Amino acid sequence: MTRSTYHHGDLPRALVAEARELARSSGPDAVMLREVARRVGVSPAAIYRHFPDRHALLGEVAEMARRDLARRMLDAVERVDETDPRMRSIRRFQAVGRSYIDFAQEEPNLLAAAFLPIESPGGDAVEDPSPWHVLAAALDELVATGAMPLERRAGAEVIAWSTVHGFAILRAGHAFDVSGDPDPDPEALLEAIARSLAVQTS
Amino acid sequence: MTRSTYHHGDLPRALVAEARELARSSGPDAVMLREVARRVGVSPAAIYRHFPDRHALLGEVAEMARRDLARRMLDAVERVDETDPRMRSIRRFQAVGRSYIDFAQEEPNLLAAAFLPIESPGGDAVEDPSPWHVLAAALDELVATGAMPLERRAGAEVIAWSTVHGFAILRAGHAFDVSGDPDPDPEALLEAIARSLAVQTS
DNA sequence: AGGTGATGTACACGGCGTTTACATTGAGTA
DNA sequence: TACTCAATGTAAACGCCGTGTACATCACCT
Repeated sequence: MTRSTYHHGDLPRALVAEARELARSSGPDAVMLREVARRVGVSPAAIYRHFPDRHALLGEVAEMARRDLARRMLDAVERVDETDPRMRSIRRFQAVGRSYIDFAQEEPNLLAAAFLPIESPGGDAVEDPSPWHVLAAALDELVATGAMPLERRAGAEVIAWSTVHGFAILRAGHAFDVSGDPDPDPEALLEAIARSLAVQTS
Repeated sequence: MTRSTYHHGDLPRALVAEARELARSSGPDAVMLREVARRVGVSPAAIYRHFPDRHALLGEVAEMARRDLARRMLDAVERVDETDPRMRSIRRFQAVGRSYIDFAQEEPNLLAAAFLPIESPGGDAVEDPSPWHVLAAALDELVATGAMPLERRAGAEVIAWSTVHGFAILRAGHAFDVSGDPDPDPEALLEAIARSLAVQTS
């Protein structure tokens, strides 16, 4: 893409968008500054007017990926159609896990980018819709409706997130190929989480 | 390290060892052929007499890391001192999970290397002591002693591995920093796995 | 002793991230 | 309206990297 004006207009956003697309299609390692600059139609050095280095650009991609994931989880939660409060809280909790796994299945590279061991540019500032908080809200709702005992609430995020994330990552990396069943059932995993949190699904 | 003879003697092993050390101390991305060659005291091109490309060398490192992990798990299992068969199977199962988490804590870069999305050089050949099989054996033993119901056996590897691996990866990536508790308790996670598999720990 | 395949080297090529000096421009001010 | 100047983009260079190629060295077998 070429352009007529000397100045781009909104280069930072365009750079992050293009970097995200590269990460999405070919993995985080494929985010090369020269390639990003080429696609945006700008010289490589221009990037340094807006980001200190490649690391920082990747950090923005990671934050955007986390937002994408959180948004998808929120969408799934809100799409749950169930009137009975207790059953509703259970369905919504399951939707959280399912959407996470679905996201990982459809966009494995974005999930990898989202959890790169990279510091966010904003420092300790937690982004608006964070996957962690979506999960926490679903857990709170489970307790509120009595679907999950209060004694299980402490540390429940760690248990649920670990299980779902591990499954998503391992499946994306084809780690389950060593087993007889190369593509295990996500629903069985969600039920296992419910058991470990003593959620009364019946 | 320099050497006196023109030929190295056992270059492939030395290259993999040095690559492993680089991965261990600075992460898989730090495995650079020129740096490996430099440390071994050989020209960069010499590597290509033994490995087709960087990918292949990293694959060897990954396989070695998986062997390290499996060996550590086996060691932990065999160190369990318990005579009662049922209790013994439970302790051994817990030792599997604990050793995995400990390994990830002490050598996060090696764990990352172990599960790089890279094809093993041997193709489909499963390496001798594989983490998966150590886990499977522990699960079989749980069923054999009656500590775990047979109905839970199917897919149990996926559940246990996902949970432990997710926890290990997320903790290594400081993903739990967003929570109040920055370093959650591994034991609580192991208990959660036992509940999800209906293991009677009492 | 001599030849030959295996192993290691020197050098080159293109691509990468990054720096530096310079060019262009839009916005505020005299 | 003309001038300034900070912000934004460019060109060129540096030192890395992975990798290919032609050549050097050597261990081993007859």
